[in-house]
Amino acid sequence: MTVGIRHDDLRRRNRGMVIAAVRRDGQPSRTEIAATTALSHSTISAIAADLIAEGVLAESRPAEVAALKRGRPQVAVGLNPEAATIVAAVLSLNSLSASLIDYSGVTMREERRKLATLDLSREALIAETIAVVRAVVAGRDTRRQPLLRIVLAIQGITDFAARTMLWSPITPHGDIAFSDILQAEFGIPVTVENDCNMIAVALRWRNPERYARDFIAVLLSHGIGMGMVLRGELFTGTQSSGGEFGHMIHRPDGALCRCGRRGCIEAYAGNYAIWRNAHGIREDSVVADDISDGDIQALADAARAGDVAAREAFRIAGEAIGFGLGSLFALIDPAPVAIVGHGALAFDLIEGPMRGAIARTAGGQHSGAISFDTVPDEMPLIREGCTMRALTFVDQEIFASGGVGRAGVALPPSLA
Amino acid sequence: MTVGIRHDDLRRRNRGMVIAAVRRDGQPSRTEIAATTALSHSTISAIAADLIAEGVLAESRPAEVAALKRGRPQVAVGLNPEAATIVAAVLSLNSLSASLIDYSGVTMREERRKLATLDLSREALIAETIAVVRAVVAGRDTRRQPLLRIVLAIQGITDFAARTMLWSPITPHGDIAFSDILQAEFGIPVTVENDCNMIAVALRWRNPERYARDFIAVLLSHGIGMGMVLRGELFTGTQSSGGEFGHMIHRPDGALCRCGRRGCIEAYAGNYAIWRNAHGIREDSVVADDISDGDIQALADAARAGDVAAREAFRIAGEAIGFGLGSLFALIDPAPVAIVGHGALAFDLIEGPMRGAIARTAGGQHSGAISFDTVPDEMPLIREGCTMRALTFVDQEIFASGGVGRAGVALPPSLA
DNA sequence: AGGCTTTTTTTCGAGCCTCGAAATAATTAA
DNA sequence: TTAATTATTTCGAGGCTCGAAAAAAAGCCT
Repeated sequence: MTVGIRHDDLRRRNRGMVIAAVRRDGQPSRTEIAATTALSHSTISAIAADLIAEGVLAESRPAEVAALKRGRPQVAVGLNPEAATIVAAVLSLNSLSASLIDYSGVTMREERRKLATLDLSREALIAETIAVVRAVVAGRDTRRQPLLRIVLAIQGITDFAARTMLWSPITPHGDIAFSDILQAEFGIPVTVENDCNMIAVALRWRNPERYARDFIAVLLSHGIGMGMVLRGELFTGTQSSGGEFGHMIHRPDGALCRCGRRGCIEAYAGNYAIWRNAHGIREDSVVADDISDGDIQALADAARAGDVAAREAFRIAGEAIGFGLGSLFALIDPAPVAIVGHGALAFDLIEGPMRGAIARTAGGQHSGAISFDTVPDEMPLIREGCTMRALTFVDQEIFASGGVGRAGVALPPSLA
Repeated sequence: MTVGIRHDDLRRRNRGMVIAAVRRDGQPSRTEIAATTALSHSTISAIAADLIAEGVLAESRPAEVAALKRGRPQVAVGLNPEAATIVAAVLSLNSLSASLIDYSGVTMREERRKLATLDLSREALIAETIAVVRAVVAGRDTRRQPLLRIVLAIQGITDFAARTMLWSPITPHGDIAFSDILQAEFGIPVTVENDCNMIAVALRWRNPERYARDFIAVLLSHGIGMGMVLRGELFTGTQSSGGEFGHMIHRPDGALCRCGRRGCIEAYAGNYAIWRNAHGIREDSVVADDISDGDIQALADAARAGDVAAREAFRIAGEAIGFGLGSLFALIDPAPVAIVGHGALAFDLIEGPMRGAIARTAGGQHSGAISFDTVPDEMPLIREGCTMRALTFVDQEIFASGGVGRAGVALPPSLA
């Protein structure tokens, strides 16, 4: 069943730990790495020497602000930007973008395109995706900075192996094996990730203090998404990307949801639901798919100006989210929550009813203590999450194994 | 942050792996252990020799049915029953029991007591618990079979460290630090675990095929409990024993729950709720705490005989559980479910409405494929779960480290 | 300026651990 | 009785981490 630890695993893991420490801390000295990993100085010295010889890390003696301390100054090691490149691509409603990122995490080039995703054929959507990646990787020096990984974030559901987009609201076509398609095209490993999961990943890199072992990111947009980190690990479903918070049931057999079922949280708190309620449209009618962020912004302004119907629509949305979080908290205990996406701009209208609902649930015993953070613009987070996802893959799955490559030469992707 | 792997960890982990393989497989040969752990024969040989010398394992050459194969016969190794003992104790409504178990998992002695837990003072409850453990460990040969671990299962909520019973329906007293109390009394490590979590642990040992990486155990009794295994690990809350499925919200601001809040699943599917609905009592009235399993049995019989109100009460219960599972499945994807406890005897009345509700949720896309199992008597499961919890602790936290003890002498508990 | 102190990093030998190959052990088949 | 077969142990090689000592690279002090 569970597999024993072999002798060579040990080195691999400790190399991975060193790389992770450098990526986290930026420019740590060997001594600092030894402290954070609890490995001995000798071991760190040996591993660091190997990694530098392989071109993964590089010494950077920028003297810094120059520590005015007594003894031999620490010499900082950092990630060698030229060790690799990765592509972080994001496919969302009517928009497709890709970024080429170097190994240290710096964006080298970026491509963004508007396209009518809902109207595109399956083939056209795939072709556009390939094209935008091709555009961003074109013309770089393939010898010195090999492309080692592509991560594509999508709105919607992926399979557990992160290889196939099972379903997405941005296109009528499902079961698109982006992973295999891009892999065939570019010859390197590719994963397809849920956008909310990438948001969670990014939040942790941005603010590891607040978003540490357990937290939740809720994306309020046309639909409702969620990314969760529990026990320090991204929590996904057992067979899919999971975390379909928006489709937990708020009111059994209640309002009609975009997914065709009834009573989902999204059917009360998604943009279209808020619009439907604010305009007094029946709960069981289908609403056009093109309620824009601007429409919601206008509704929020109306609500703030005293429009009763609009105010009530946001109240209903807040309550739905609150009861949903309360049910979730009953299972996993309360955790910090980030409200991400355009909906965060109406958080002032939502927060009260939401906290009120949470307080009426089992998870709400300390509802006053649950802290919410808002990040209105989700796209940078999604890009960052993809970037870190791809880079840590390279760190752990390629460079941690190391060994085979000559000095300065990255491993062929086939080893990944 | 994350800590590097040292050289000695390696041995400890591989020893743990060998012990685990023996506990799982019963009487494997060294060759079989090598196969399941993917370690080399030499390594297994060395580790097995150590463990046998330490008295943890023992060769058992019972010839068995004697394999009629050609070469040298395999020699089976098994757990040495005399390596240790543990106590598995269960505190539930009006009942307290403790079992003394040897290292191979065989029950040596058992004590069961009836007591009116709701009426006992905090001190009396603690005293009774200590007494029942003392009774069961009394008079054994402490030299040869050291007592290394006590696990106490309770109905209710514990803290994350499994040291304190935070709240329980069986007593008005909360925040009882059973762990510290028993530890002070018996001088060995003690944990306090939620009963439903122990049920989940036990199910996995009983049927590892069906209850493998991901599954759910729902306890239907006076209240509604849940134990969940995700990714092969018991899933608990981040700060408590978690999994308070019964207090997810079924209908916002709905029926009055025993917890004082409104609309919890339990307020529709707990014994008291079924009784309340069957008797046409208002949803917001408090029901006596002493609805017995017999009362529910009688209601179930009435429902089967055509009593409309009773039938409707079970329908409501099934629907509440179904929507709850559906919401849960939206987050984690469907998984096998075991319905445990007396309520399983009315599963025929519950199943239809429950499946109907699940089918109307996002998790229900394949609701027909979700399989349910029923186990009416939960007590044996809880005992088994505690037992395995305690034994695997001894396996991994005490014997896997090994080393210090002389041959045949178990380690002192202080090392735990 | 030159020696001294302090701190960081590298070097070196010791001690474990796992592995593969070879040796040994315990049976059955012929 | 011998050969064949399978299981287990033994043995030497190769890796890895560790602690201690050495080397390196400063600042401090007279």
